[in-house]
Amino acid sequence: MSRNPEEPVYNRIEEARTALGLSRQDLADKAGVHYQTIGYLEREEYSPSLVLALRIAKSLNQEVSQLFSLNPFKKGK
Amino acid sequence: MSRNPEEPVYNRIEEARTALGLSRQDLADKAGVHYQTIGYLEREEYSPSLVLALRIAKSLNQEVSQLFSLNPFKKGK
DNA sequence: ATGCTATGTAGCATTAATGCAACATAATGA
DNA sequence: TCATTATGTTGCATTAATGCTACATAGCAT
Repeated sequence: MSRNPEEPVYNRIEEARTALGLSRQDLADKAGVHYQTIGYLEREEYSPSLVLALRIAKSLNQEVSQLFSLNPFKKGK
Repeated sequence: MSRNPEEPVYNRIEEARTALGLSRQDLADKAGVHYQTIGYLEREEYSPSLVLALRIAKSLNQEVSQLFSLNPFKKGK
């Protein structure tokens, strides 16, 4: 969280986004955020708010737990 | 999100917490946050970061989607 | 060559999330 | 009665998340 910056959140946004053939701008539009915010998240420069995570999950037709995790994702799905 | 304050997140933290017989302090300890932060969340005065949501879900043995939603929860489960 | 799209980087401003302290109240139990 | 526990309320300080602007690069199509 904000007060525990050494606690990252891993995500599969880019994987899920490209699987749907969406650009960052496309996803940003769907989620209602700036396109660069998607970039920051994909590069894991910071972790999203819960609201944004829920919106992104919805935009990508995924469960939050499928897209975001406190532990690194295993390779290849 | 931060930039969309008119977009609340609904949650069932209190419901799930009391079902486990935990006080707010207990849950706060498990999730590693201040006990008043749990209070703010239960009263839906603000929505948590994704990291905190994931930690709370883990502490309560629930899926994020079972605890948090962009839409109001129906009554009784 | 020119333009367009997608992406990365950097910087700045704003605001929400969180920590923390102090105080109040109600319930419970010794 | 007194102490403890759980909860609510207010206020203040800090920082991360987000928006936004500008610029750079690479690829692709015309």
